[in-house]
Amino acid sequence: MKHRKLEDIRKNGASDPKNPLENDEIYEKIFEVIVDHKLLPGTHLKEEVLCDVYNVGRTRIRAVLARLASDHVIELVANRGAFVCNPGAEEAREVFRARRLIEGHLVRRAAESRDEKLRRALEQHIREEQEAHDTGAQGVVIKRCGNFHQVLADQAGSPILARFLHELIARSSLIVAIYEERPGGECELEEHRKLAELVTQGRADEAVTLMEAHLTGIESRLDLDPVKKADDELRKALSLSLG
Amino acid sequence: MKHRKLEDIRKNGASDPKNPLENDEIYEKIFEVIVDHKLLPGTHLKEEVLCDVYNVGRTRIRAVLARLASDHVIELVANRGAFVCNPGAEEAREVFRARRLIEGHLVRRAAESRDEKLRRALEQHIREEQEAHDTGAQGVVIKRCGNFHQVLADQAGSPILARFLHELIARSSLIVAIYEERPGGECELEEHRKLAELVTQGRADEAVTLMEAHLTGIESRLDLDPVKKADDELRKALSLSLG
DNA sequence: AGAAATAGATTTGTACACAATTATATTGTA
DNA sequence: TACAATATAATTGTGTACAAATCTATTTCT
Repeated sequence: MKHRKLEDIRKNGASDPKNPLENDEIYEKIFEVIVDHKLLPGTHLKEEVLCDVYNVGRTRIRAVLARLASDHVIELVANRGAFVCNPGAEEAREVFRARRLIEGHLVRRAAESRDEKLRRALEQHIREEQEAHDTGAQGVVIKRCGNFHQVLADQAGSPILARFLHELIARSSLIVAIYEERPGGECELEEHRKLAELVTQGRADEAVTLMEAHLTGIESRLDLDPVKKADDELRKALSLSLG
Repeated sequence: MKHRKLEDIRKNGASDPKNPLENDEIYEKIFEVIVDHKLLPGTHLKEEVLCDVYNVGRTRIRAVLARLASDHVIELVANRGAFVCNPGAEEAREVFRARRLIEGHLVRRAAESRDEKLRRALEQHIREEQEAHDTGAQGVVIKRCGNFHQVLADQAGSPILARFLHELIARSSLIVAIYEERPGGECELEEHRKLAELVTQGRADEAVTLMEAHLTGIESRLDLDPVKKADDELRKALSLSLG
């Protein structure tokens, strides 16, 4: 993953001066850039730079930043501005604990609903995930995998919890990008497929168990021990300066 | 409960022109007015009126309104402005379902932590609740009772879930104010006391069970059947026009 | 040299003006 | 009167100017 300067994000989302973007689109673009970890945690999101990139005034950028802050993907500091969040290990653990709780509940509801629309949505998603995997584009695979959980949640008939989860998934993406020790993208596809199967078959208890294990598995592939983490970074930095 | 016009809210929160309020204070004041159901659901919160009341420009009012919208106590409609939310029966049920899930989890964590600070916070709160009850001020009692859940949540060591719950509690207050069939303020104090006791004694399972029953009890005292609700309102309106 | 003070540049905070949109009142017509 | 079209008013949406705060570079003092 190559980090870029805020100015370079232009390449992603620069807008035609004649056709200014909607607030929602600006929000989505910045959201993606942050959640995909294209900016280092702590990066200062200067308002004027964002104004240039998206060809809008500061008023609208500020509204977008406020929304991103309510998602906890950026932090708003008084008189200093907006910064990409840098979630700590403890926070990371709580995010996954909260996800186990909420997704456990949602997956049970989904499994017990036996809804036809749900079945089709899951099948469609798994197909797309498989396609992305076959194509081999690493970035797309990760994005699709992250999406599975949201698709499932949106079909569980609990919009409030699904919205809470949306925030948690965004924060998870940041966390995984920061703390990932070894990539585990391969096995996720298989687990998602199995999860979808259990849900569509209405095997609620098994689905809940697998979901919790799945999330715990993702968490366990992270390097959340602060001491070890610091060591690893030092090691990496030194080997980099040698090469 | 006497509903007031938006203009009259001045009495609550009008500010000295010399000492303008902070954004947070404005947020808190409007939040309270809405959650305490001093404005009918659907009331249009006009920006200019709020500017007059709090002696600030529209920019700051808009930031506050955006925040209230993210709490789902007001709704922001494009080009039409901000309106007090009018949660439907289905939404009300989901709020309580989510609360059972999250508060069940939090109360277990609290009970298992056996923290001294937690014990003191709960004792302090119960004392205050009792005092409010003895004084007899109905409004204060309701406010204190609503606070119990937040105090407990804040002590459970899960700030993310505690924040989710904060939104749910706010929405619950609005819901209770709208749908309350018969006031159940009396028994709440006793249940809170028992809940605090179970938590401080570390009896987690019992605490979780009681919490879920407590929340279900509150929900069951609401009139969430849409047909029945409509009937009741008609009945009330007619009897009013007779007297 | 190192710390403290200062001046200038940068960046955020807020009010306000004007544009765009929506709501309300008026008029015209059958 | 009822309804449609139009004009007017009220309200929200957005850019921008200026104030306030923060950061950075330079100078000054010990």
